[in-house]
Amino acid sequence: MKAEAVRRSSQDKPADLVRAPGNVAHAGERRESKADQTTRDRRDSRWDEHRRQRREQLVQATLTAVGRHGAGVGMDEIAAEAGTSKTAVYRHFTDRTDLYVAVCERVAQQLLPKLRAAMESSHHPREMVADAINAYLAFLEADPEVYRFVVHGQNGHFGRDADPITSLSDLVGDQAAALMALTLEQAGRDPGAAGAWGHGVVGLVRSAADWWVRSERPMLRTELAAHLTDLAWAGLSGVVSPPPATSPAPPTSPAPPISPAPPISPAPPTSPAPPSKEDK
Amino acid sequence: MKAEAVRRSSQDKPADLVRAPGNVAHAGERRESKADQTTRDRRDSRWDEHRRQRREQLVQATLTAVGRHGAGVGMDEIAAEAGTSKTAVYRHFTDRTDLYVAVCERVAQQLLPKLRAAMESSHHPREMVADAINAYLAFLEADPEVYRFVVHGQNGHFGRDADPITSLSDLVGDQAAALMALTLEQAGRDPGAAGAWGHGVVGLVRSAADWWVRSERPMLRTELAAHLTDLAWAGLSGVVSPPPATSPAPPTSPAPPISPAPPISPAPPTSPAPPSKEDK
DNA sequence: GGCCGGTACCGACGGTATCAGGTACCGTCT
DNA sequence: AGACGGTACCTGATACCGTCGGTACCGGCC
Repeated sequence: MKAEAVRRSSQDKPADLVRAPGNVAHAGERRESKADQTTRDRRDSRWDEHRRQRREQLVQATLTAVGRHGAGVGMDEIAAEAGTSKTAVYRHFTDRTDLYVAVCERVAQQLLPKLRAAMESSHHPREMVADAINAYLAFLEADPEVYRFVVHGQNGHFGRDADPITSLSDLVGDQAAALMALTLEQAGRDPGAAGAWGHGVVGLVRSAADWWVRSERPMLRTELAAHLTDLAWAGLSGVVSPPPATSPAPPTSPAPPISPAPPISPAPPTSPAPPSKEDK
Repeated sequence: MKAEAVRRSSQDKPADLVRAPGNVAHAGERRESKADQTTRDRRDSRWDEHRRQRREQLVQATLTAVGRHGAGVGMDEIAAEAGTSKTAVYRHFTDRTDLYVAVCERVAQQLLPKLRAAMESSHHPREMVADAINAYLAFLEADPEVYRFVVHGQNGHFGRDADPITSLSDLVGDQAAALMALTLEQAGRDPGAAGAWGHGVVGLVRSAADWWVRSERPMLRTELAAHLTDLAWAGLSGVVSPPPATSPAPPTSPAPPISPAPPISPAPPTSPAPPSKEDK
């Protein structure tokens, strides 16, 4: 693996992630001899602080660039925003994904404390959930472009094998899961569900928020937050529990309670040969 | 949006005629793009069926290609899979996104009936939720690559303005929302939350499923389904309700499983510690 | 020699242009 | 009526462009 700039992304994945067309075949030719910092002398370590700062600054520039050019920024634009050129960026980040991950971490560092603070503002668990949801939505509204970059990053050129992408949602989900595990444990219950629950709740809020934005905010943010809190807190049981009367869901074969667009191309291949017998 | 503006875009005929008013505003759905539809004769309409078939076939080829090359297929590979070349594909789909949407619709046509069938297999609402979740997970496991293509499609090069991408998640979410609205209405309650709830629940399952796959399936699918059902049905209230003892989530004292960085500002110039490295 | 940074470039990929055919429909001329 | 040319679509293929992520190679600083 590369020598120095890596340190972050590729260290936990043993296998180098190759892409479909083998273009980056030169794996080990770079001097790996000193890869281990056992050999590090002052000549090298002297730069540590500078490197850290530079990375940080580049992350900051990325955020700015996202604000200026939208969530689809290019590396050139990011570099330009940082007052330098792509090469410099690539010296500090192995690839776009690496940068992306760093940005996510940075944003998470801002967001998570807010979430935590919001939750600490109350002692009633339900209020805590409500506050956290509200904080999330506030973050979205504060800078939609950054939000899109960070949660809908079309990063990670995935090829067939798992994608090691660490998006913001993952990070937040991990937090939620950890918190949930802790809570469950404290309660003496099996924390096995913590992972699923944590990521599930985060996904709940995320998807609903995305939908909300996509459909041009059909309701007030506070309303959305309230609805989501209801759902996250009480679950779907609330949909049908109050009125035990009618059977709640499509009993047998109701007209599909669908949005107005099922008829896209329903017709299975049953048709007379059109013009030419087959298609040439 | 593009949906149907097929091939008619840049075609200029000499000796042309009343190009009528340019109302390219994509009315409802089905084909209308033909601006001068007044002139539509059999020479044109005769191909309609063929066009429909061809689109369908290309969608099918895309699915196959995704299976063969992974979720990151290129247009060339798709075309090759269909036994033709890119140009032919672009004759029927305005761009990659158009194809993507069509694929999503196709998959949704397979998935939604399954979901509906699963839900109809029981009368107890909670079981219905459980079955739907299970069906979703089954779909994921049946063909992970297609799943990834369809829910994590890095399609739609969005630029600053809204992207009308219709991913599979959206479609399923719409269904869920519609169903929920119907249920709420039947119960005489305000269906305002339906949208948020429908998309929220779908997002819940999706995110949890993604996490599950990403972390290499740390539990049985049935277990995951059970956990998700618990969460979706009863919500988070179940996490803390049983034991009324300690306040449930004090993120303060115990080493929060958090990334160790409270400082958000750019460069805390102190610690020589290289970038924090949590666990990941 | 370590590191930094820049220019110029590669290669992949989405998408287009332009070629060279092929076939059913239409209006018209005979 | 039938023949005929034009029309309105199809099909395939090759070659190409623009963009963008990523790299080779160079010079300069310690």
